[in-house]
Amino acid sequence: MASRPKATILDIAREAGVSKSTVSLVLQGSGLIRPETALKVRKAIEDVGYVYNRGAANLRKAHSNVIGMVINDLTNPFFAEMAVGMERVFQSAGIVPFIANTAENPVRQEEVLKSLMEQGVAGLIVSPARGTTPGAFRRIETAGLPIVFTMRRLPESRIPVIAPDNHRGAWLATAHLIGKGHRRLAFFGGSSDLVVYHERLGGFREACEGLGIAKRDTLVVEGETSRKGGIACLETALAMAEPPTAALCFNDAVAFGVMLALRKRGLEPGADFAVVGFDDVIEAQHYMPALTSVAVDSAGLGERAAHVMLKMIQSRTTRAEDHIGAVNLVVRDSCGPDRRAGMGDAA
Amino acid sequence: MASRPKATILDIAREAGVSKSTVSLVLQGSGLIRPETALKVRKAIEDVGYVYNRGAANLRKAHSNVIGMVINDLTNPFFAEMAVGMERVFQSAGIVPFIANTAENPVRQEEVLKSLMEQGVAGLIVSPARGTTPGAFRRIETAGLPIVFTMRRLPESRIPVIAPDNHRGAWLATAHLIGKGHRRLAFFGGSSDLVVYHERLGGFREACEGLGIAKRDTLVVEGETSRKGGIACLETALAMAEPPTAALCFNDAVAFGVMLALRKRGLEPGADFAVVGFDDVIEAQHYMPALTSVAVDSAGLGERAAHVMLKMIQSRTTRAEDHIGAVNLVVRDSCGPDRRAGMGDAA
DNA sequence: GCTATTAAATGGAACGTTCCAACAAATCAA
DNA sequence: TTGATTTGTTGGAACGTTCCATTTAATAGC
Repeated sequence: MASRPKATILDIAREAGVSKSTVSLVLQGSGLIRPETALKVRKAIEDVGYVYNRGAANLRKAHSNVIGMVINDLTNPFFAEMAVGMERVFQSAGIVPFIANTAENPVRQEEVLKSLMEQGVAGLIVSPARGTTPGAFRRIETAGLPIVFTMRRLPESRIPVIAPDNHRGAWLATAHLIGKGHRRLAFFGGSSDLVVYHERLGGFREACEGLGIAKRDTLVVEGETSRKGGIACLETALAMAEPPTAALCFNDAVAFGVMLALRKRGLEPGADFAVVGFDDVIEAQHYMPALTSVAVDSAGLGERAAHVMLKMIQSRTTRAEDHIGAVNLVVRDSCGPDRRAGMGDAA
Repeated sequence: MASRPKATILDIAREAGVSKSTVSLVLQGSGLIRPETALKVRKAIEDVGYVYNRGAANLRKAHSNVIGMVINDLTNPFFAEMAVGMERVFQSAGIVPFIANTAENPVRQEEVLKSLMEQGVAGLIVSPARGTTPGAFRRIETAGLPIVFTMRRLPESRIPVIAPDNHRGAWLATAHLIGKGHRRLAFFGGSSDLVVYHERLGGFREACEGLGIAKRDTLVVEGETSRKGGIACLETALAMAEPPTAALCFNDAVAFGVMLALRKRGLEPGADFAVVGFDDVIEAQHYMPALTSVAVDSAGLGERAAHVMLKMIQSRTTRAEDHIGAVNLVVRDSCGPDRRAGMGDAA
């Protein structure tokens, strides 16, 4: 029971009556060893309860078989889905991904990255925390460790990014709302220190402009990217003199918050106020009413990120191309036509 | 750019004009070093872009500062919440938790555990995958590594478990349904290869018996512990000659599925059929109608598990007491009275 | 029978840290 | 002055692997 001194390959060697080199070869599945010898060694390994020491091995070998996955918000189901996609790919490549959560805290992120590097990971897949300073990854870059960003990009970094087509997604969603006859539109949630925010907001603005909505008929309310943030956004919007009749939300969490707040005020999401989300998390289809949302294929993005990482590791490079994932609008029940508008179509 | 040979403490030593031992001392924050020397060394560390090699260090030091967290289903928000609770505790203890997902797959679990051990973790917090064989942890136990189970326990294992009071939770929920006048009750979801299942089902059965519901008026439908499973359970139940009027669900996911299926049949959850969930995930309060559920304080359980682990590591023991977390029923809108029953109270 | 060739196994030198015992220099006690 | 003590610093031996160069044993070619 009491933790006796750990067995090493020398213990195995003694037990099996061979040299440590032979044991090492067996451990690595080398074909140079006679099958009978290998069998004998494997038996000894079992007998002494040996645990391979990867730290010692990495001292000589170039790189390990673990990659780090740093996620800014594990409680967002979106990231969990993405993580699962990555794991599928890595598993079949014999790589074990270790996940660490930063809870959107740059200081925590720093610690986590440091720890992962010290552990000797072969690569890093990161969804950076909000407020990450541009220099946060310099150290890792100069160490020559492959990194890829997912979902979020940093202002002036040349690290490859795997992300959905935020601009187009927002454009599609906005066009859908305008097509339903809405003429006073809002963009809810998110904050301007995120690059993604500007991408999505950009799509929203471009659609409005291109489809004849005047800038004074659009409303932008920043807020937390959570249910709570959504609730706050709606309150702010409805307090205006001429409130909007529809909103594109930064993500589904915000959209859920908005729908909640509508209900609390006795308004019916969809009928009285149109809501579109972004991400299309699984919950979206199960809400009442089911949420219209921009599907980004989170698991697919995760897989893509994993593939890019594998390729970077194999080719020992630290560069790769960005990958912008296709999006598509999934129309459900959360946005009906503008009831206050005349029945005639566009202006 | 190209990954130049990694800097070691010897490089630092050369750069700073001291010995490697001095550098090592500085890295460990020893007070034995003259402040000016320490400063000089720290500057050199910065200059050469040094990354500490924990693998090499662990070769001499007894144990590392990382613990592994093995979770059976990362996409269940419940586990994400629990993980966040653990992280809070570990962070303040200077320990970095690495999370790995097994996706309810015992083979994957084996791989993940192996990898974590090879990495030299100081301890393991595990929520075992369904179908884990009793011997799966023997190796780890004989290695003298502290393990804690969360949420689930293995049939004949003496590994400490941190879990909610499943029996009492189920009892409370069932009593609530009976108090509302329901006389034909169902237990939905889960499967009998989980110990938790028997605990919860046991609470349900005991409440029924104790409060005068005949066994023939109860219905137990096993099923997946997901929305899909919940849908299937309800279909099965409503196909019976005398269907139940209320159900306790194995967890919230199942409950959401049941509510969904009710709606699809034009029945209103709460009014036409009472539903209680288990776990009280965040979504529960946001559903329509808001779900009555047994709150288990997931983050609290996570914190507790982390504390137990810390204590085990400190006292270098592999034993600890189980911890059964308090539960309480959160009554919301998903279970009204039995409309088919007479107005008179209990039999 | 002898040398080449192949197959199987091995010793020893790394790898980057920690930690102990030892040392040098300065301060103190006598 | 000598010896003891304190303060800062240092070399060297581990730690558990991998991998190269080498040895030994067995087989083939002539």
